[in-house]
Amino acid sequence: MTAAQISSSIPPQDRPRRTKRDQIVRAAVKIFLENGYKATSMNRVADEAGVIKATIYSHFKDKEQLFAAIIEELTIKKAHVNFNQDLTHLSPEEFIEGMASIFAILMEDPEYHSLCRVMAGESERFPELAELYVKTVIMPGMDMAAHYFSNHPEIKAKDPQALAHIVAGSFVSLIFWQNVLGGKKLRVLEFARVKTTLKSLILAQLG
Amino acid sequence: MTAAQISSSIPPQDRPRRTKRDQIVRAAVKIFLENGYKATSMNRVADEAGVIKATIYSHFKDKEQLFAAIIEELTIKKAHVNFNQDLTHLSPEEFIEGMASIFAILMEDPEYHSLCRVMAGESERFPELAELYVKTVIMPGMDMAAHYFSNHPEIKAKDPQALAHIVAGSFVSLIFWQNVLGGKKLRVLEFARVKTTLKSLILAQLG
DNA sequence: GTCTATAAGCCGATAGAC
DNA sequence: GTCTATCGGCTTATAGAC
Repeated sequence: MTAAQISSSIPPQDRPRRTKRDQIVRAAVKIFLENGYKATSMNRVADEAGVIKATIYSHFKDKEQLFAAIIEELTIKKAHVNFNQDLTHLSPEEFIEGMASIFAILMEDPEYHSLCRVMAGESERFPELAELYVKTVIMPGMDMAAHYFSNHPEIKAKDPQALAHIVAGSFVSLIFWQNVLGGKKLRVLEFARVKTTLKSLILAQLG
Repeated sequence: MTAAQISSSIPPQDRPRRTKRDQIVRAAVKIFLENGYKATSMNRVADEAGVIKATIYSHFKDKEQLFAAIIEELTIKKAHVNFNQDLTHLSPEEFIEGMASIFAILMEDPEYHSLCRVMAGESERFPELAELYVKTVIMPGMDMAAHYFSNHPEIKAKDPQALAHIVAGSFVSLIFWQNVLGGKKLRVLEFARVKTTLKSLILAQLG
């Protein structure tokens, strides 16, 4: 039965909008992000996707390859959030605001929080995925910020890379303990307070 | 066969030094930290501990309880690293050095890196363990630093909590992307560079 | 407490029909 | 590509002997 036939035989609101491969990918994203690698079963993915298990194996060699495909896709998607902004022409204050706005999006993105959990949890079993994350998300982000600090001598940054890490790391670690570990249930530390404090530290360096 | 009998029947260098319960705990720490919750099998723990599986179930109700016991023990152990130091009487520069020396230990502690991986990876399945970590490691550390900044008005910290987060978060996020995710294979960012840059940011606030 | 043996079920993956 | 049916292996957990 073709996709077109399926589409015409079921109610429109439940009609799959894409190919079976996409149904599998969407389901796998959901289940792997919720449960991690080992606790995800191919049966569960198949159920969620509305296909039979053998169909998954006709599109993906094995469970590892499916997992890698999912995580790679998500990593690259999250990297694009960072790169759709060019901040080099901004004033120091605007630059910190721009950096903050990127991380503010991630702070409110449960999919990103799940990705962090899985990325950390599986970084020994799948070191090549952790490397991809470092290469496509962390390093370009840090390079962008370090480049900004290098080209703005009024911020007397002796070590632009280290300063870039401190700015990004302050935001990332906030997301981590507040949202990834769920610490905001115990104590809230508002994003804006970190941003404001960071801004005053950096702007105090100005000539 | 009693523990004493075992001790006298095997070579001294391989002689178990503690009770079977301790053998199980030691083995479980190793295997759970290496593989996470779901990928750890009770058979594997039993083999590593040198006991039979039923022995584990005579000491621990089930796999979840064993895992929780292991992670709780490790969390409390890591918290003690932080609390064996009192930094309140130090100068601002000495204080940053003191904070840095705590995180420098964790930066070189593979067991801590594994705990981070498991803690993040299992924080949805075992939210109570993540809460324990936040409560016993993160919050006391932040409170200690915030208390210092509050009591040292020469550091013009309008928001001591946020500043405490930035200092600790800069170190933690460094450990995370360099050692937990393995990013140092791709690019090294030395601990000392972050410490020095952080110090210059904070000390610039003085007087 | 510790052992042998095994229950009962789910796992990833595939063979073969269509 | 998609389905039915199933294989062999590994899982957590326990019953019963000692």
